[in-house]
Amino acid sequence: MTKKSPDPDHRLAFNPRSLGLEEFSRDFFRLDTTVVAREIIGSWFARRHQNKWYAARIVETEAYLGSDDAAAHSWRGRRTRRVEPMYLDGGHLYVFFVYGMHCCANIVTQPAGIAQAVLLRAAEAPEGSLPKLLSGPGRFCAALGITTESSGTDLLSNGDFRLFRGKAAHGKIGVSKRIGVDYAGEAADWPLRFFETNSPAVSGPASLRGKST
DNA sequence: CACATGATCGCCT
DNA sequence: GGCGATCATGTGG
Repeated sequence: MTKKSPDPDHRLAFNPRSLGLEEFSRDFFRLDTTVVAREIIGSWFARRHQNKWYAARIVETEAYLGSDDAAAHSWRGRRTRRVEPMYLDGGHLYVFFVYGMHCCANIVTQPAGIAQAVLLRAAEAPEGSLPKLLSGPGRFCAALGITTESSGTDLLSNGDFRLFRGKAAHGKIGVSKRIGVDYAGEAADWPLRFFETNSPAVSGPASLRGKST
């Protein structure tokens, strides 16, 4: 049994389709994982629940590079029931449960069979000014009511989860090592975390907000 | 900011 | 049995 599905926070009620935003193509999610991680900064992650839409604007992501990445669940080709959705085609959802109380959501990248993904770490509410609501992967899932029962869902089959391209300019994008993977040897220092430098919703210590490109 | 701790449980060895 | 892609809270610098 997985966790029961809570309602999304009502303050996230929003339908990106009303803005005429476009969805990403399947091929986009098959691109290099670091490219996808960077490109989806500023995009809208949307979810339908009980016939209402909720959405948040992504401002922080991390790339997980599969079998060669000691920080990835699919390191060394590990293939268990939990990780299995990582092996799906790009554009699927991979959600896992950690620390006995939190869920983390990823978007799978690369063609089927290559288990890489982008962790969604932080986002902003449609109306803004709710800095902590979506700051951190656990809170992101909690606010949107995302649980492991949605792991394996396809974002590109007109379902309840979708990703829309952002319209406005993203601003500067910062880069740093990933958070919470210090056990991963040299992979722990790889610069695979991307974030919108001027967003108040970005998680993690200020010490990781220095560099930008 | 850095560091420490507790909560809480599915997953893997 | 141990630990984690976390968070909230508390301490100290």
